[in-house]
Amino acid sequence: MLERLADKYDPKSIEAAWYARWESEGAFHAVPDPSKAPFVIAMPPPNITGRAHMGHGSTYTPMDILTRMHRMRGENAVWLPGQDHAAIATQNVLEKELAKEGLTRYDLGPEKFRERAAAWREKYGHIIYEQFRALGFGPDWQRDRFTMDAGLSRAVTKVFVELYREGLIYRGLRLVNWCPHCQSTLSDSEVEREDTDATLYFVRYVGVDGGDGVVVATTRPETIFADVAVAVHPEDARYKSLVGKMVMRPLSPTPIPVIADSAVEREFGTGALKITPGHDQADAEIGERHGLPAKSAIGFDAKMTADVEPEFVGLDRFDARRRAVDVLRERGMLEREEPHRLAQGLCYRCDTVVEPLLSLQWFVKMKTLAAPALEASRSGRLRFTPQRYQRTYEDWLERIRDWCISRQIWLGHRLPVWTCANGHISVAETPPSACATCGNAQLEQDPDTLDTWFSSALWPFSILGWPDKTPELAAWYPTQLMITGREIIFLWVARMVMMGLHFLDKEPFSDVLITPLVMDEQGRKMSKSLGNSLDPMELVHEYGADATRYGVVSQMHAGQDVRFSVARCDDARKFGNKLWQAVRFALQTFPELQQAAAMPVPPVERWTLADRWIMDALADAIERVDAAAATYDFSEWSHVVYTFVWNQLCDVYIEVAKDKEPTRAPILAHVLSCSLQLLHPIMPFITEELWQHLPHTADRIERALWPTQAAGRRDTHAASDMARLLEFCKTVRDLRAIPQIKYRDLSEVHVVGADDTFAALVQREDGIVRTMGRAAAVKLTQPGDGRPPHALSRRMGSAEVLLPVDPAFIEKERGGLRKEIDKTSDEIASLERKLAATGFREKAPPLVVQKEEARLHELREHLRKSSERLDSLSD
RNA sequence: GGGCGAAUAGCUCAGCGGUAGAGCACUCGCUUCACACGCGAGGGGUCGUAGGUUCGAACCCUACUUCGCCCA
Repeated sequence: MLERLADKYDPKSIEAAWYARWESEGAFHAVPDPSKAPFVIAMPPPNITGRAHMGHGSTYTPMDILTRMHRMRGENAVWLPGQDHAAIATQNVLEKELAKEGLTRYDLGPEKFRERAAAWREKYGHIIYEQFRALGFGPDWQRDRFTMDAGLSRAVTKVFVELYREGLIYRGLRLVNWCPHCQSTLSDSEVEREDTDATLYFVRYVGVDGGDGVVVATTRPETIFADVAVAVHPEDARYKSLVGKMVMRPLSPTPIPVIADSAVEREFGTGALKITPGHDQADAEIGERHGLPAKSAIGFDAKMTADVEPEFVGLDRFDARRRAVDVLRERGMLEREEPHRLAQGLCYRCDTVVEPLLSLQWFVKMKTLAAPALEASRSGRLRFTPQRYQRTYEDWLERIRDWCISRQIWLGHRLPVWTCANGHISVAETPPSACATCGNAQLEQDPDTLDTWFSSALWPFSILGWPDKTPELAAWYPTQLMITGREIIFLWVARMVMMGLHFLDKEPFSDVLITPLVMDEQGRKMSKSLGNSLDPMELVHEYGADATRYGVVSQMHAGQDVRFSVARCDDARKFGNKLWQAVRFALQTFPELQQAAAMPVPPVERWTLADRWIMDALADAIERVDAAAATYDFSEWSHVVYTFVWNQLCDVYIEVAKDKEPTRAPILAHVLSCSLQLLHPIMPFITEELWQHLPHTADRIERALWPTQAAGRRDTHAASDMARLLEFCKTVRDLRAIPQIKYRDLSEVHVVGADDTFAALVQREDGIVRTMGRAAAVKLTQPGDGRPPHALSRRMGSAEVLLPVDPAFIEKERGGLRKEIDKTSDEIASLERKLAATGFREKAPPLVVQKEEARLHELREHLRKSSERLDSLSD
């Protein structure tokens, strides 16, 4: 037996209990079932170091909502969870911990460090999962995966080896993005750009022939040591005569050539560019075209190498910059300096300024893999919502560059690469016993690890057991939907598509939903440095998980970024209470509902107008929720349920149901139950709790089938009759507000000139008129009949509604009428202008002309009657 | 520098060719037996600016301004 429903809605008292029950019942667990349509979402694996933030709110809540809804539709719905080892992030966290003990990772060595990482994960790795539970997220926890698991690691190794054998993975000496803090390479996608204030230095490179030479603008004078040329645009008249000549490098003075290359921007600086292929990507490309060598002046420790002037050796790169400026100035080579905005490259994990460095690394050849991924979206097999992100995705794939995948991080998947004593390389899925080239048995595994995103790229199939042919892989690959943020379209989405197509011949999902960015209320991105981040756990604590979810989702308008307003969560909690009170009303007013057995809806013939109306409104709400869900319009979904429950069910039907007609109890229970179902995916806890208190057959709300439109009933007749009746009641309430008549007092109301159907409606539905309009004894009269001596009036279509009042209020009536007359006159004038405008009658659709004319007629009539009435009051 | 998006009531946003809407905030009134986390009534907008298309523009087109995001 259930306890009596509490007086007020209190999220804390229900949420944790329901979550525990669902999880222990296996409510989120699914097994492959060929008899049902699959609905599968692979969860973007949060980092083990991660904590829930608003991004999870906006991205994971929709996943949970859609999974729950598809399960309610009877599909084999499953949300597959897992975590990412997030090598760089985890390493940074651990290093910070070590620093507190006065240690570095080098004090431990790779083995001990990895042990420590495993222990750390054991202790803290699942905090984010607990946060997900608090938010009500229901993935299939029994299928939790971790990127470093044996199975997933096997997939990683297999993919590496196969791509290597196909020639799609290679090792090469190339300029890479180096993070001196992480002591590792980064892929292009892992470098973040940030506009920074910098200085542009104008430095003279004098001619070897004793001429003036050329002035070069640079932000990085410390790299002059590694300059190999000066480049100008081939059509730049200023420098034509210099091309082919030699100029003197102003630091470590050496003659270097002036070359011509069309990649040089003539407008930038002086139009002459120093070429440093060892420390700049664009320079590296120019250098390659001209067969120039690449020199390094900065090492992996971000300090100057031995290859510079003696006083610079070993200096930090930023100290070296300051010193270089001084030295150039002393030598008279610094012409001037200018402030300059620079898009500086920063490590996306630690914000250190990235140093482009020459290094021997492993790369994936991307062009071959990108082509099918591009075709997938061009052919429409892969769809983006909002659609505009399709172009973002395609543009990137078109301009794609090779992917540097080797990292010098200690955590992560080791490269399946072994080097023998003779320097030969062997690549194999299992550790080889001898070198593949020379048979040498002294093999050492490459110390490098793989980019975390390499394993993430395999996620949609590695979590299903690939390369084994598991039932899960057969049933659940491809998945249906990927939901993620736009910042990882390149880092992740595109790479999953490439890998999925290459290894399984199918896109890993057909739909990609890009969720909005959640900003603060002033429209600023939430960031640690601004301190404007919101903690979803605090929202859960304050408003409950249901209200937090509703608050987030109700602000997610299609394709629009969100300025998150915490007040929406409070609104959502109030909405929860409203729903709670509605159910409480039903149970109190109709004790027969307190039995748990289902209660059938009575046959249509017995329905009253209000019954027919609410069932029509329900059918409409169901249709609109379905449409919203199909287009991922979560704000619309939440809004539809809100207005239906509040404005139709509570404001009207419940008021009417106070008459306790025999159809009320079963219909109220039915409509409430359907409302709970429509809301369940968004607010799972409160809806489950209330469901239990109402008559029900399914033991859990999620096991009752999702309401189809047949759960309501279309009835346009009832809808329009009810609309007219409610308008009448509203008119009466307006009038009653003027003399501030007490709610409990019923009013006598006159209706002058009502047409027959309206008159019949008002008489037949006197119960609704009484509850909604607080009117009794409605007197229907014709224009010729006598009027009450003192009355307030309102027009309602062709009829006039009169409320007899104390003469003291007649002055208010006069004022009201004058205002009304002014307003109507203005409207008439503008309508007349419209109808008289050239071409309107000829070119506008006849229906529109007709409508406007009818309206004009009605307005004139309205004006005439109002004026008459004012006259009659004026004596 | 290139691309994308936004600008509508005090705030957050719907509306996207035919009489400007919601929630919150604000004003007035209300213990009305589900709910004061509430009920009833109200005030408030030349729909960023300037042009254009159209019988008709918040809505379509062009330019501009401001803000945001992504890429280089």
